[in-house]
Amino acid sequence: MADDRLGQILGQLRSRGGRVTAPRRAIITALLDAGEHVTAEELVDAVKLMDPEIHLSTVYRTLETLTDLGVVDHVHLGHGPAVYHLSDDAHYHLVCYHCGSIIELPPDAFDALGDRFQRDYGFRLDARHFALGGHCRACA
Amino acid sequence: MADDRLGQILGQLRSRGGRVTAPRRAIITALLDAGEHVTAEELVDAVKLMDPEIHLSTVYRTLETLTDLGVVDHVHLGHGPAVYHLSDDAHYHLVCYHCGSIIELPPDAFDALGDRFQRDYGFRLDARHFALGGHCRACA
DNA sequence: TTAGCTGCAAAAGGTTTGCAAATTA
DNA sequence: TAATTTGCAAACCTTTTGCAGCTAA
Repeated sequence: MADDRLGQILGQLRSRGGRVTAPRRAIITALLDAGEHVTAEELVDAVKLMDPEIHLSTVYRTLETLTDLGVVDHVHLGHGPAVYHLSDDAHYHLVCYHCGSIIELPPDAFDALGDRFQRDYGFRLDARHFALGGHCRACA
Repeated sequence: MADDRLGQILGQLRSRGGRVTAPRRAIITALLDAGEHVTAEELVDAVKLMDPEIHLSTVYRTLETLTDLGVVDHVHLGHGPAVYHLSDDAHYHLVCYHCGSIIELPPDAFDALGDRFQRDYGFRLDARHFALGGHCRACA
């Protein structure tokens, strides 16, 4: 089934006139294997186990292409590097300013607030791209 | 009254064993004059009109000192540089991913959500440090 | 006097870009 | 063949840091 997903993504790539290359195959595979948030750096490390030639800039470029394709998204959890994940795994993030721990929120966590912003400001909230900060139970 | 505020901040600085210097005076004045969000870059430009010698790194260091003092806060509105403002002007931000326009929210905007996160996860939300993204009316 | 600041230059960290060579379709 | 990707090196942008000299208290 991971293979299905891989084939499906490669198909999307081709149908846009993109090429299927060894680096891209490796990067998408690593992304599917990771199963959760990974930084570009972590991804290149994983990918280098399959092919040590693959360069970080190729990872960034592929990630960008996959983002355009709507297959990948990235989230800013804080001051450090962005983390990437497959778009079908949509969720929100709470990050502790003190210890950095992350709480994942269900997709409906902002429905009420989103409705209110829509009504009050005509603003369509999408709080997925930046995490929300605060202090977790242990650090409160 | 801006002078009052300046004197008050300088007093806080001194009471911590800090020194009152010409660069600091200029930076705080510029911050008070700005009245709203400014980047470190914008701040150094404003400050250089008073004293062209003042260096960007001094601005960053002063901003850090004032943050420790609880006088200044900074917010990340998106991918660019952080913006700084006086702490007594507390509010939240909605940023349009498309056009970058900013909506300022009143200090109680997240009360309900914060209570819910507190209850459900023991997480004390503080959504001031990173803006929330979405699409404004014009870009929806 | 002396702890604390400053300017400057350099580095750090994450990401992007120019380019010529390699590869896909 | 023609268009797309790649690796590499270098640039980019914001912020931080090391250091020697300067200055406020």
